[in-house]
Amino acid sequence: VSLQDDVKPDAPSGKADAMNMSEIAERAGVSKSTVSRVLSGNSVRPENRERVLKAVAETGYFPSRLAPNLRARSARILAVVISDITNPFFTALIRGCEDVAREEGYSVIVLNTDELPELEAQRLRDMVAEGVSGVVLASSGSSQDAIEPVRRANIPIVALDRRLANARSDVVTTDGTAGTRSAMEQLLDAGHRRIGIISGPPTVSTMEERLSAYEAALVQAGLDIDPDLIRLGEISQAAGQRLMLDLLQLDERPTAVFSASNPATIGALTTIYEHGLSVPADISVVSFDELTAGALIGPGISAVVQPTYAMGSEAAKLLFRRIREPDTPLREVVLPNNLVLRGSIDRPPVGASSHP
Amino acid sequence: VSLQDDVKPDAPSGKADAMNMSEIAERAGVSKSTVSRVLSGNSVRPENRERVLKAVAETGYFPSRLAPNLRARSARILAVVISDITNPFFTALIRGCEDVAREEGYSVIVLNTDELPELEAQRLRDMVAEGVSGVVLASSGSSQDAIEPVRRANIPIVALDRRLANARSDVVTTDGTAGTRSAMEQLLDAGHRRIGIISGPPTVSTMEERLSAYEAALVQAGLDIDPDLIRLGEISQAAGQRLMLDLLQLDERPTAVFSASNPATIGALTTIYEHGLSVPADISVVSFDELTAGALIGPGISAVVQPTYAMGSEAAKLLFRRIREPDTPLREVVLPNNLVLRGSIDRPPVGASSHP
DNA sequence: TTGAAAGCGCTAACAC
DNA sequence: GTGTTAGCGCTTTCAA
Repeated sequence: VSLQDDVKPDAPSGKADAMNMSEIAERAGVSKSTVSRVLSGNSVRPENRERVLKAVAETGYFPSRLAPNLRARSARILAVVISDITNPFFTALIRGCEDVAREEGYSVIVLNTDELPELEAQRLRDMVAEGVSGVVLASSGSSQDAIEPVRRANIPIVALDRRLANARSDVVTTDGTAGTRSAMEQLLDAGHRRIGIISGPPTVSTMEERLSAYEAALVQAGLDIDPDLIRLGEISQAAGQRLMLDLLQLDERPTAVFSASNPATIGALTTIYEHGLSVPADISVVSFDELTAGALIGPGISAVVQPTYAMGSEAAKLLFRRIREPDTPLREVVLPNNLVLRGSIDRPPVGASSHP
Repeated sequence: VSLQDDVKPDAPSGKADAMNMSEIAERAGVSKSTVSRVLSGNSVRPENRERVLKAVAETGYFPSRLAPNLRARSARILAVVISDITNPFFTALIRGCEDVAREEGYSVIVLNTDELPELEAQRLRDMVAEGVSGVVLASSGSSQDAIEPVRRANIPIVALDRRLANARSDVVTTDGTAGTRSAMEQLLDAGHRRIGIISGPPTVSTMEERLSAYEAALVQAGLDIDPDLIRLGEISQAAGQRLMLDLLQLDERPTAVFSASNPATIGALTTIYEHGLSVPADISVVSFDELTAGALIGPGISAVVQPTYAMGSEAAKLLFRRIREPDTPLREVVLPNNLVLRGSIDRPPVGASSHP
C-alpha cells in the first residue's frame, strides 16, 4: 500500500492532470461530499478540513465549474453584444461590464454583430446554449426575433443606450436630447446658421432622439429645417464618408456639422480632409460620442462624451440585480453625458454665413 | 394519463421553457438518442427525422451546450488575456480572435489584467475552471506562476507579441527590430541627432527588442548612446507622461522621441502639449503602435503600425490548430509591421541640432 | 458531521 | 437504425 500515496509517473506524453473531487476525497480519506463542503466553506470537522486542504494544496486541485454549470443550467458568464469592438465607444463599456462581472466571479463574452441581424440572432442562440446568465445588448441592430430565444430561456437582458423595440427590459442610457442640445447651442452660438446633421437610421431610438433634438434646436433658434442638411444612413464609417460628401456637394454647403455617431464622425472627418478642407477653419464639427486618442492631437474634435465605462458597469449591475431578484421592477438608468469642447468649432468662414 | 401529454400552464410567474432533449423525444415518439442523432446530422430513418424536426420546429428547442461541455471537460470558449481593452492596440486583435473563433463555433472571453500578476493568475485559474479550450496571452505582465494551471490542465496557449518567460508555446509577433529601425531611420534622415526613447521594462521581450534596435540604429548612424535619453518605465500613460517630462527637463533636450508603446505615446504627447510645445515644430515623435482615430486629426502621429487584426486571427488559428493536433510542432508566426508616416516628423528646430 | 446516491442534459458505447 | 444505459464532475438531498 506504499504506492498509493503520490505516484504520478508524468509520462512524457503529457496529458497530465485530470484531477477531480473524488481523487482529492480519496487522498484525504473522506467522501466527495466532504471535499465539496470544505471547498464551499460549509461546516466540516476541523480534522477533516485539514486533511482535505492538505490534499488540495499538494495537488494544486481546484474544482471545475463545468459540473455546477450543468446543474445550474447556467454558466457564470455575461454576454456583451456590441456592433464592433473596434469602435472606441464600446471598449470602456466592455471594461465596465467586465470589472463588475469579475467582482461577482463572472466572466464576459464579447460578441461583435456588425449590426447584422442574422449574425446577432445566431450568436444570441449560441449564448443561450452556452448558458450565459445575462445579456448586455448594445448593438443597435437588435431585432425582436434575435432576442426571442434569450427571453424564452428567461435570461435577463439589459438594453444599452437604446430601448428594445417592443420588449420590456432594464435600460441604461444617457440623455441624448440634452447632449444634442448643448452641441447645437455651441454651433449656433458660434454663429452657424447652416448646420448639417449626419445620423443613423431613425429606427434606432438614440438616432431618432438626436435627430429630433437637432431639429428642435434649429427651430428654437428661429431657423428653418432644411431637408438637404439632414443626412441619414447606417452607423458606419463608410456611411459617414458618403453622407459628408453629400453635404459638401450641396450648392450651399453647411458651415458646421453635427455628427450623431462615432463611426460616422470618423468617416466625415476623412472626407473633409480628403477635400482639402480643414477643421475648424472651413467647417466646424461636433460629434456625439468621443473619438479617444483623437482628443489629444491637433485641434481635437468637440464631442458629447458619454460615460461609457459607467454605462457598462451600470448595465452589469442591473443584470446582477435581476439575476438575484428576477421580479424586481424594471429600471431605466439615465446617466449624464457632457459636451467636451475642443478646437473643432469656430465661427463660420467669412462670406459663408452671409448667404441668404 | 391524459394529462401527461403536453400540459404547460405557463403561469404568469414566467419561468417558462426548460426544455430538454427528453421532451422532444417524447413529443416525437422516439428516444433521446434519436433526437441527438438528428440534431448532429447522423443517419436516422427519414420518417423519424421528420418527426423530430417537427417537434423541434414546434417548440423552438435547441440543445444546451452545458452537458456536452461537461462531457468534454471543456467549453467552446477561447480566453483572450490582455492588459486593458481600452488600449486600441487590443481591440482589433480581439476582433481577429473573435472572428476566427466564431467560424469554429467558439466564443471569446476577454480578460483585462491591468498587468497585475495576481489578478491575472486568478483570472487564468477561473478560465481553467470554466473549461476554456485555449488561451491567447497578450498581457505583458504574464508571470510564470499565472500560466501554470493552464499548462497543467493541458490547455493550449498562444503568446502574443512577446515570448513566454520560460515556457514554450506557439507565438505570434511582428518584427520589432525592423519596425524600430524604420522609425529611427526616419528620424535620423530628418537630421535628428538627439533622439530619446520612452520604453517599457526590458523584461518584456518586445520592449527589450525595441530598445536594442534603437541603440543599434544610433550606433549604425555613428552616434553615441546617451543614457540620459533612454527612459524606461511601465507600459502606461502615466509612465509615458513622467518619462517624457524627464526628457523635456534635460539640459539638452532631445529633438525627437521614439516611443515604444502605445499608452506611453499618449502620455508623452500629453506632456508635450501641456508644455506648450508642438509636434513636429518643436519635437518630432514616432510611436511604436497605432493611435487610432488620432491618425485622422491634425498632423497625425507617425507610427509603426502592427497588423493587430491579423495578429488576433493568427493567434486564434494557431490555437485551433493545436486544439486539433496537440502534438504539432511549435510555431512562431512573424507578421510584418510597417511604418506609417504622418505629420509628426520634421527636421530638428534650428539651433537645437547644432549642439555639441 | 458525514457518506451514499441521485441527477443536471447530453453523447457515445453497446446491445438489439 | 434505434433504444438503453452509463457517465462527464460536481452539489445536494436524504439517512445515518
